[in-house]
Amino acid sequence: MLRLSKLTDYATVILSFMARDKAQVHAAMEIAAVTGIALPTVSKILKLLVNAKVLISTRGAKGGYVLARTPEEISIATVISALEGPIALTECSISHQGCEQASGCDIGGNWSLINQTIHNALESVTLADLIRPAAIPEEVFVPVASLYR
Amino acid sequence: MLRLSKLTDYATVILSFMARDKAQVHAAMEIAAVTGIALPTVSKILKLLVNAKVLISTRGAKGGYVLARTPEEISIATVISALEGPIALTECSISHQGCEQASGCDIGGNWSLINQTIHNALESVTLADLIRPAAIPEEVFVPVASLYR
DNA sequence: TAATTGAGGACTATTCTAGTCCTATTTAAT
DNA sequence: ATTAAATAGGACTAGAATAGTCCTCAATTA
Repeated sequence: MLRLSKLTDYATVILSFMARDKAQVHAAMEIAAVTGIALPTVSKILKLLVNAKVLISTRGAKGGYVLARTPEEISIATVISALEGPIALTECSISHQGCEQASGCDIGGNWSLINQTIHNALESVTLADLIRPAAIPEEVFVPVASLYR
Repeated sequence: MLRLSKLTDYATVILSFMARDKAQVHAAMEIAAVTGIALPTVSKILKLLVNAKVLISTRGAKGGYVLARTPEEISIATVISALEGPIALTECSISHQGCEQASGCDIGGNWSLINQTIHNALESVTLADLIRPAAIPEEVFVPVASLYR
């Protein structure tokens, strides 16, 4: 199903909440209470987002987390790779180590193009887009095939 | 990592092989030998592809599998959903059942747009594209953000 | 009728994910 | 200084999903 992990899903919920109330420091406990996600899980996600420099943390009493950038500057691609590592559909696309398919694996080049296409799609959607009221899906235009001439 | 399952990966290898030699019937055993993938696994994949009407099978001696359509008419999206079910990044995108996130889950609408974008990207790439020599990734153009106005 | 090949489904083992918890570190307030 | 409130980092467990195998039945050809 080409699915995103549950943690990534949670991350978007958390970030959406923070984006609506930016420039304010939120403690993990507060976020857990608001979103309904269990505290340890929230903690784990927040730590990953700090490592990816999506959030900035402050320790100690009155500490907490803030967005490192504006919602417009945080892409969905960034969030996904923070939680799940590099965005790539196949192992091959990351490293060609251990690709033991004797024949048939000349397809690497084109896969990487597909990967890049999807990456670009996710890169072009930001947190700001997510918290906006739902857009009407219309005129979705992705001319990938044309690239192959 | 937004990853595709290994089986899907195998499927593209198998289909690539068959596409290079279309209109010819290939037995599962032959495909296993050529691709280096274990026979039971190959079998499993071929069955799924038949169910999805990507392949046509013939039973009995001299039986085997052929592509149901030309490589140009078989999209990557079709292959992926044959192996992994509907293409969607989040559970929510498929059914809104059991979405228990109290607040913060107004984001459904925009997620579905992202899903559709990715779906379109995968729909526009065909098997024929995959077996072509690698394209130079350049001028990949996916204007998603613009959709949000 | 025998040999070959796919259909269908059950089953197992392994890997991955989700989720929890513990200890150390940092900061603020008293 | 000391205590309380937070995050950092990592280890650990349980459960779910995936990969992979195997067995029996059905169909076709020679």
